Amino acid sequence: MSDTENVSLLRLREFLPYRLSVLSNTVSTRIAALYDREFGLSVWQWRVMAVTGDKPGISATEIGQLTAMDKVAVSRAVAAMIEMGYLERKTSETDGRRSQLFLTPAGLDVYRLIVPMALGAEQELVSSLSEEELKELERLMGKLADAASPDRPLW
Amino acid sequence: MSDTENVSLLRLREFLPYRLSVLSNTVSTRIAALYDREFGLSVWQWRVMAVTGDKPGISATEIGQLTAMDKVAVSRAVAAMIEMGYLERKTSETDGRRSQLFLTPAGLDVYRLIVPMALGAEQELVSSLSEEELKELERLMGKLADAASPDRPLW
DNA sequence: AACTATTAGTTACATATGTAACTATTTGAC
DNA sequence: GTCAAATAGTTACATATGTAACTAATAGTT
Repeated sequence: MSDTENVSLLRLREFLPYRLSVLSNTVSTRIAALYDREFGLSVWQWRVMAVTGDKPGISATEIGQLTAMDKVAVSRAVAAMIEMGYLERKTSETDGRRSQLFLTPAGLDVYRLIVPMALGAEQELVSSLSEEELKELERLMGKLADAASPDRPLW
Repeated sequence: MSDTENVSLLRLREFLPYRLSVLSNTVSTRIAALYDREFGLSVWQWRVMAVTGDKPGISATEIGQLTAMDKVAVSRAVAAMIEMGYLERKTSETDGRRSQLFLTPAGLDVYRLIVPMALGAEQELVSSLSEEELKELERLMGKLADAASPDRPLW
């Protein structure tokens, strides 16, 4: 019997939640470094910019739904971006609670630069995969996402 | 021309880094809820337990390498787990800087319960995938991880 | 119209995390 | 052996994040 035997109960590096977490962090960290370096934006701020550029006049609540951010995170990102001069807020005329958010001209400038940069980084990232592999990866991630969905029976 | 047209520059929900992040968070949050509810462990503490159970006498630095945690995070997780009575620290006899970490009997009890629970949760998660799909997912994640590796040419 | 419940968003507080500075020990050059 | 550099780990401080409480406005009920 070897004195170096090692019958692991679980190997962390093969544990899917761990692998997912490390991969996601690696990818996020590298891309976030780009946003931050070029425009001083955090990941949350980038998300807000992405959806506001896509849907001008969107409300904070809607941003939360589209970006998987909670309302406090949205509120903070929006406040910071207004401060930076990238976002403008108007209060809805039909509902005084609701805000309508727009990119300012300066924000639009950043948007038009950051989107190609983000897509380019994504492209670089997936360039190691074939078209079919990418499709398959996305399909499998979708299945996992369904399986992990919070409104499923608990484990 | 439709007034509902929407020619997006980028759809966040189809942006791979975003999808990865959301998926990873969903999975982590659900599994972390189990560790926390049953044993009061955070994700970081669970990682430390997993590798210490696997390699008794491991040092904090080695834990960091095996768990993708930085040394401060390891230090904090270890301190908390000693406090909880799950970990024991001895100073290496050959190197006074190095600590050697071991699960206490109580920690070992938790380890023997938490590992099957973690594997069960993982199993539940991937049960929607076939054997081949899982293998393929892992292979593709590996390729992505290589592509995103920090010691690659910058984008 | 008055009252309650709901919704949108912000603020406050507690906790978590990252970065840098620090202590203790060891290693290597001389 | 002495000293500078490197290494293991901790501590301190600043910032980020999550939860709950809060304010303001609207909607629904009577």
